[in-house]
Amino acid sequence: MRTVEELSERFRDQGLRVTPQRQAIFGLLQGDASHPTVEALYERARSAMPTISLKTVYQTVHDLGAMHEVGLIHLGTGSVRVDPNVEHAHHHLICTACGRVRDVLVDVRDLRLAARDRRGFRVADVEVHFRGVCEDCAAPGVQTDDQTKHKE
Amino acid sequence: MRTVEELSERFRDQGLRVTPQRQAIFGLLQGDASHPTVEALYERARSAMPTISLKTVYQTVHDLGAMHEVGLIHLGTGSVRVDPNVEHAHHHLICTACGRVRDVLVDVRDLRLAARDRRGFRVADVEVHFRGVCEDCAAPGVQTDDQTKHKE
DNA sequence: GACACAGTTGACAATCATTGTCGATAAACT
DNA sequence: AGTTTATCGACAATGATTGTCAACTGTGTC
Repeated sequence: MRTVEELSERFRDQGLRVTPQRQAIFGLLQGDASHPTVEALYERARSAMPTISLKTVYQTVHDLGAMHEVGLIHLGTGSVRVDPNVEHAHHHLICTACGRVRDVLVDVRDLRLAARDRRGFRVADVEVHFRGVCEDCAAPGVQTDDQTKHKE
Repeated sequence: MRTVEELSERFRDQGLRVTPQRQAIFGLLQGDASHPTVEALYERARSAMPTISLKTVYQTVHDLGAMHEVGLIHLGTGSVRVDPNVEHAHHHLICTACGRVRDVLVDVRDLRLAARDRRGFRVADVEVHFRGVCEDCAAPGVQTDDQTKHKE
């Protein structure tokens, strides 16, 4: 994703103001591969800026999403997750035990639909979800921090 | 999906009782390729059985899901959708304009992950979402019934 | 056929993620 | 410096889904 400075620039260009809270969120998303929920982002933001409101985080994340500077992905985990990786096409591994999400590079070009199946449908985007159990959750006993425990 | 009789059988085998409302729901799902939400199913059920409760529909759908007689899919449309097609592996076309969902047969076997990417992750299931605009929504003017209008 | 108990209903409350409201304050850009 | 936009805080409200509880009904069983 773009740097804090670049994002600030883009916000100004859109007529949006660059506030410390927005910049804080920009900063938190730098190099974050954890696909945090908005709540998780909010918690992290509060460490640095205790008065920031959840509302503000939602709004900023939406703004970023609207300008395609982050992806807002629904993975069936109940809440939207923020994906700062927009420059490289990729897909997701989802651990059904701990809820963690990881990026994977998958070549999707051979996933062409039969014309028979397409029937006039104009495909804009292909999304692949790999569901399963991650290494940590498969290992017996050795439990790591499971941020978003959930069953399915 | 299985017939009403077969499903009734399976319910009894699991120690679950076969009630008229459950059978009504079984019947509604027969050959239903619309991927209805629970609400939509509820509405249809009420036509035939006006006193059925939403709670009952949720419960029955869950029971069916737990025994893998239907799929419960999250497509980022806000609500769970019921997919009666469990015998044939397939994937989904999702119209971002009207929310309709269609099945497509896609060969996913070549979607193998690089061992480097897998890193001990045990993949149990692969899900492919094709997002785009369906024929009806692409056609100008000619609007069909859009059950679940939504923006993204 | 009788019975125990699972299932259903209805009327609500409660949850979770998310969005809206509103008035007051602060601070970013021109 | 002033206009306008963001933020805060404290809530209320939404929509999907689940829980509760008490009363009633009907299913599977003996």
